[in-house]
Amino acid sequence: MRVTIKDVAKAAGTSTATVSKVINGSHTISKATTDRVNDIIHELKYHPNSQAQNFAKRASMNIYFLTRLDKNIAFENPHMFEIMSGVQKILDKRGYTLSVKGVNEKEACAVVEQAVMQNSADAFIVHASVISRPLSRLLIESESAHIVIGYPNFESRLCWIDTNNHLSGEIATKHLIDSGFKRTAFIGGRAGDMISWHRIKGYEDALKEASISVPKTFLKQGDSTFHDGRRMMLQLLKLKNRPDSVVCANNYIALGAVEAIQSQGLSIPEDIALITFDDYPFSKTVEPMLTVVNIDVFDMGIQAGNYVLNKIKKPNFQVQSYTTLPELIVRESTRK
Amino acid sequence: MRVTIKDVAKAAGTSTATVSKVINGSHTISKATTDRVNDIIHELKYHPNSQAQNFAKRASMNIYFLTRLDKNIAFENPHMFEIMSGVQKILDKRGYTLSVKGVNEKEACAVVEQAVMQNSADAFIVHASVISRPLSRLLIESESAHIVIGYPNFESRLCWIDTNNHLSGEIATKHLIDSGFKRTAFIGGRAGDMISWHRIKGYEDALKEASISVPKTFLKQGDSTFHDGRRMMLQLLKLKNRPDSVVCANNYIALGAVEAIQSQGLSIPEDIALITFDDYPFSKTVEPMLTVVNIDVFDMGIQAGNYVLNKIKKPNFQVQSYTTLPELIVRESTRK
DNA sequence: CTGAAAGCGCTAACAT
DNA sequence: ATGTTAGCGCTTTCAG
Repeated sequence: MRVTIKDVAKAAGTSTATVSKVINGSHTISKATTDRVNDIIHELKYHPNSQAQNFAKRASMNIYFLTRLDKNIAFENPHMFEIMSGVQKILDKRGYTLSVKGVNEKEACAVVEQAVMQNSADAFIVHASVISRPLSRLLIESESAHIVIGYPNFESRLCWIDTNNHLSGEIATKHLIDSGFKRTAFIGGRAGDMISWHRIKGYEDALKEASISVPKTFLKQGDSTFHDGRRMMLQLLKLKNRPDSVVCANNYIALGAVEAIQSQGLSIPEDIALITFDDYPFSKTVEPMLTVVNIDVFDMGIQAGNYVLNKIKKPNFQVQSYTTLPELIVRESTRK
Repeated sequence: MRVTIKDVAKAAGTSTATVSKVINGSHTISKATTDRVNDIIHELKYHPNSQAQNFAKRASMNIYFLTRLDKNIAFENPHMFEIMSGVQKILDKRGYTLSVKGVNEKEACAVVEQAVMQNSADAFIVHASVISRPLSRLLIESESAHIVIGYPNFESRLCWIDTNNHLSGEIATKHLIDSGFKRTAFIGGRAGDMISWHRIKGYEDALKEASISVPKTFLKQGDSTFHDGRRMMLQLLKLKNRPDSVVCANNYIALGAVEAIQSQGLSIPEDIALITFDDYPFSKTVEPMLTVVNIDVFDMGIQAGNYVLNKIKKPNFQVQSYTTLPELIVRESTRK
């Protein structure tokens, strides 16, 4: 076997207890022995076995990240992985390991239950797509440190973090207004699309606040696809008194809208300005480059990680919700 | 504390050794006691503490996934996460945990070294972006089960898995040829882009094999951007004897090319057919929908996971390289 | 300030 | 077929 704490103790002429204390930075050990032990540790290239450490301490230094991990998810939901990356970054900094578990709602419960019983995880980061009432109960009753990524769609005492799409909608619209546009339209997703819905509400509130009123026909809703985005944009362009700017609820719609505008020989932003959400790499490859209201999801992951680590140390530290602020990235598509 | 093996032993009137054997499915225990013990286990809701199990067995049931995890990576490299998802799926099936480590080349070495010393990982899955000679040496000398995702750009005895871009290029080109196109062009990335380079070679070989020769001007190379894709496509269209079909080395270029073709009032595939690689969701949102030569990266992850698990069991099972086959997804853009 | 010793929960010879 | 017992490598009282 590798060099163990015993070897170090023997070589240093101390007990293993002393070595252990040195490793863990106890203040009850004299500088002299501390130095001696540390020298030996270096000399012997001793690395404490963290498995044994954790076992003895009844800790795991391990945090579970529960999410759906089905085929194509990386393409459909890169945000989730971006958050994961942010989380990993700060966990790593503090010596924690991130274990990724691909689960559905039901499996999530089983995994958490198991992990709680054998404390193989010090905390849980749960993507909203796998949260459920039973899991909520489990997390709360076991008093597990946790954070849900995304607002759970039911009442609970869970701690969660989410983006503020309403605010994003407001910021996008306000930017257009501030840039001097007076007739702003919105192309959104279908009724069930909550993200789009919140952005629409933000759009409406921003208009209201600026005392701007636009025709009801300026609000379009359809599928979140290139095709439907184009279709809806074309409808807007056919209006007798067409908009001078448009907010697109997402990238797919925006791409279609751009195409529609250019197909009519109009140009962005001269004839019509366009803004959308989320800074996908594609946003930068489109011509003109799109102004965007972005959420820094990596940073959101960092926040989630920090929260959960904090919670492990001080379990009574109680916060229920976080919200990450959107940021406006101005590019050509709204530059008058 | 939770219910332990001792509680079960006591309740069942056996020794802990017997319980342990039952848990691990030993065949030396009578059906009678096996049943009795299992009943007690259920009754007491006993869950073996896997930390203790692993510690005693000197195993970890843990596999590290080493990769860069910098900001924006989920948007820039969704493939990596798709592979990770595939890996996770099969590891989970076999009771292994996937621990994700965001590292650079140097950190990767440190992490592996540490993990080897305290066997906190039974295997390593290493993304090519963090592989290095020192890490290669480490992996080989410590005889660690491992697989590298992507072909390492240096000679080694590492085991790796990669896609075959040469073959992809051939398949794409052959599809065009088989569809009756005779004048196929290629728009690729710059010289340093190895992925593009292999695809170009595949294109050339497919033409050669079909005894088709095209003008040298049919091969364009530039930046992998919408902008440059469009620029190069426009050049192709200006040729006195323009191509009837084009292979685009990647999605960014393809998007620009589509735009260029349509801006000239030409249509796809009637005037010019177009094929590209990798089935991003965006590929389906473009009009017309793009025919694509795809790599099933999720499946690639599954293969990588299977290999590595296999390797853990039989360390002498020696395979050095895997290659995942591309698949052709025919859509409108090449349908004559 | 340091050390002895009793675990942490489970496994794995080795006996019986 | 089952039990005894000695660890796995480290931490943590509790004495000294």
